[in-house]
Amino acid sequence: MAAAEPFQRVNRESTAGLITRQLREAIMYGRIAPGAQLSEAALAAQFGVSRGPLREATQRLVQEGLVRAEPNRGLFVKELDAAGIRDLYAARIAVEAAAGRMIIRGHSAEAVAKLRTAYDAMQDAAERGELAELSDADLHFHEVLVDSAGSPRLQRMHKTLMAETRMCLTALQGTYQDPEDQVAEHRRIAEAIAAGDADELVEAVELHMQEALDRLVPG
Amino acid sequence: MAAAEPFQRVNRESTAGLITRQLREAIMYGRIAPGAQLSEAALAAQFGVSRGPLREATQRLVQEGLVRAEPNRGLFVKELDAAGIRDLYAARIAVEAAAGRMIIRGHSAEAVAKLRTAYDAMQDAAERGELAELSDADLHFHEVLVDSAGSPRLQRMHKTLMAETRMCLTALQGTYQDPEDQVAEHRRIAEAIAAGDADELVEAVELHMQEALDRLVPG
DNA sequence: CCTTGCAGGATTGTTGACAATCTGCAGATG
DNA sequence: CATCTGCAGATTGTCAACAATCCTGCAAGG
Repeated sequence: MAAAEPFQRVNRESTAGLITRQLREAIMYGRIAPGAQLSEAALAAQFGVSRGPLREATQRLVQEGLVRAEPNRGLFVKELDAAGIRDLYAARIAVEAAAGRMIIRGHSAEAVAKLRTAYDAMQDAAERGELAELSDADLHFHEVLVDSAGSPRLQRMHKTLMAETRMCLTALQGTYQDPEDQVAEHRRIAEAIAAGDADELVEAVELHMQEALDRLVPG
Repeated sequence: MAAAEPFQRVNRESTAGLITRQLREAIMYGRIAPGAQLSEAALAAQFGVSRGPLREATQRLVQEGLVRAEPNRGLFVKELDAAGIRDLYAARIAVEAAAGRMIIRGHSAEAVAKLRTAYDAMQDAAERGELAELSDADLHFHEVLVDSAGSPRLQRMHKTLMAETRMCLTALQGTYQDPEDQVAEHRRIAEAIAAGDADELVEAVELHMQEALDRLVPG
């Protein structure tokens, strides 16, 4: 037997998995408009597969909540109204605050380092005025936050929430007045974790989400 | 047109939906053993449907995390090891604590009343020594807690978590030394919400989950 | 004794066709 | 002219058969 593992397991993703990922991305980045109908036949033709695997892919998206299925009517890309967005961010507060608490409990220096790297990347993008890059770095920060908690279930929940978040963000790229504020909010979260201050963490997360909400929904 | 609506909308749930529900229940209550393989052909025959809808149903369960799919191998009921159970309860803390906080913020008297009703039902079952009923009332309490928060996303997450919790509980029915303790823990959660004390709430939820964990995983 | 190659059997993955259902429009009817 | 009825078109829901893949056991060779 080889001591190390020089070869990684051959990863043949299922057809449905591939399609799911492509569709999810298309929805996330707004290439398919919210409210648009997804025709199984048309999509199957585009992907060059039969309706079976395609159906499997769409069903996954339905359960993720990105697509709404009306029986015998069709599939529609979900639209987010104000209430939906508020709920989305409430759920993100729940998941991300919990992730932060778990990191604090674990006293993981590695996690703190990763978070600092993540907001350094944001800072860098902000200073260079690369708003698209900053937006990606922003999402990446939150991904790192939840991944570092090491909870598969929180991760899975968060993945779905981030897809929806990306949907919102597409409509709203760069509405921060000052990119520095954006970076600062994330730094506060990371440093609260570094300091092991759970209360401060929760407050920082809630403030961050509230800021985002205020930009997204006027009311 | 009729002024009132004497007929309720005919609810034709999709075949896949029906099968999903039945399978989920079978897994939740341990009628299908953890680790057991699910044969598509055999199940399709049992349900009297073709493999198409059945496949759709199993895929949903896969995404819920109750079933694990190995490509070209088959479907297996997920087994929960100690780490999995710990993660499950960590996720429940995240969701339920967040739900409680949301209720506190909303100052909903109705939610508090419902929670009190829920633990009264537990108390009742406990006094009569009906352990199975007590277990159901226990789960119901947590369901009420999250439903009262009025967050569709938290609700969806929680539903999955509760299915897994039920799986654990099947193996562990009635390991509370004193049913009164079980009731008391829930009462503490409800009253923390009633009092609007977020910190006390979080502590109560964490303690409750820790108690459950201690019973489930010896380590 | 251990490794390698090969059928056998079983399971999943995929496909194209068929049936059921819904929507919208044209035409009939009062 | 307004309203209802029936038909056409399109879409999803379902099915049974085919193809590809994987595991198991056994035998041959080093």
